[in-house]
Amino acid sequence: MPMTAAAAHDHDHDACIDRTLSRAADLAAARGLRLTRARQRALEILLESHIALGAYDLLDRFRAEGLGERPVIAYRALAFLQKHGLVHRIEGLNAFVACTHPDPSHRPAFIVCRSCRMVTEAHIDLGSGVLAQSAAKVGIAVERTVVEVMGLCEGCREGQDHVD
Amino acid sequence: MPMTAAAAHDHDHDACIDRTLSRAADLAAARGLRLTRARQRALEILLESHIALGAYDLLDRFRAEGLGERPVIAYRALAFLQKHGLVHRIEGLNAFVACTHPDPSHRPAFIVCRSCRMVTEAHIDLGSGVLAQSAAKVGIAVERTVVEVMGLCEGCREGQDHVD
DNA sequence: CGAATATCTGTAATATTATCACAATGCAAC
DNA sequence: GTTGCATTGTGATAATATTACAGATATTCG
Repeated sequence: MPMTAAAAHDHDHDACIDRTLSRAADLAAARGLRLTRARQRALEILLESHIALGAYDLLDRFRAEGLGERPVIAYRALAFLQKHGLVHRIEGLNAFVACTHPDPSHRPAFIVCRSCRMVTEAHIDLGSGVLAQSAAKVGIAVERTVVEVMGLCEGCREGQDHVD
Repeated sequence: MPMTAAAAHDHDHDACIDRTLSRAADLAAARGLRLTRARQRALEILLESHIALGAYDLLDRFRAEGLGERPVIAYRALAFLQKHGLVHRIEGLNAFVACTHPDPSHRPAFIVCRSCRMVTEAHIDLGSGVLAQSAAKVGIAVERTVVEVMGLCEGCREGQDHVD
C-alpha cells in the first residue's frame, strides 16, 4: 500500500489536529465567534490531511453527514474560517487547506503538489523586499499576498511518467 | 475625467504594444508557431491595457468582432498564448494579462489592484530563497511559482471609501 | 422573562469560469 | 494530391461560486 500524501508529511498528525482545533476554540472564545457545527466540521475535515479540498469535496462530506445539501453551505463555512485565518485558499487549485501555523496573523506561502494536492505551509516576508517596493512605486497598498510554489511531490513523480 | 488605470501606468503604451507584438511575431517565426487570427487578436486585446481580462471578457470582444461565439475559442487562444509565455494568468482574479517582460523565460510576479484589476509585472527569484529550500525539503520539484501582491491602487482608494 | 437585534441556516435559483467530445477545416510535407 | 497534424466550429456539460430571501437560533438588554 502506497504511503498517502498526508502521511508523507511525516509528522505527528494527531497532535497537529489537536493543536489547530484547540487554537480555533481559543480564538472563538477570545473573539466571541460562533464555531457552529458546520464550521467546526469543515475545519476538522480539512484537518484530516494536508490535502487541499475543493468546496464541492467538502460539500460531499457535508452531504454524507447530513450537514447540508447546497454549495452555499460549504462556501459559508469556508468563508468564515478563511476570514478568521483558520483556513487558506490555494488560488492555483481553487481549493482550501486548514491553516497549520500557530501565528495568528501572517503572510502565508504554500508549497503545493499539483497532482495529489498536498500543501505545506511556509512563510515568506515579501513586505520588506523588492516586490513591496515595486508595489509602493506603482501605488498599490498591499492587503494580501498570494505565494504558491507548485510542482510534483516525490510520490507523484514516482507513480507516473506522464504529466498528469 | 479621471485618469484610467491603464494610463496610470505612465509609460509609452504604444511602444509597449509594438514591442510585445513584434516579440510575439519573432517567437512565432523562431519556433514555427501559428499566430492565427484569434491568437493574434487575443494578444492585441489584452495588450490594449494592463488590465486583467476574464476569458469571457475576451470572448465578448471576439463575439463583437465575429471571431467566435463559444467560450472554448477564447480559452484556446489564451492557452496557446500562456503556453508560449505571451500571456499570464492572474490566479487571484481568474483573469489574464499580456506579458510585458522582454525576457523569454522568467518567474513572474504580479502587483495587482483587486478593484480595477490593473496588473504590473515584476519579477522575483524564489528559486534561491527559503521557500525553494522548503520545497526541496518536502520533496516538491518546483515547476511554477504563483506570486501575486494584491491591494488597491491609488485611483481606487480615492474613488471610494467602501471596500468594493 | 421577552422583545429587539444580529447572526446563522435552509432553500432555490442563477452566475461565472472552464472543459470535453467530435466533426470539419486548413495547412504543410512528402 | 493525399496523408498527417494542428486548428477551428459547434454543442453540450462540468466545475466553481454567488445572490436573494425566508426562517431559525443565539445574544443583548430592558
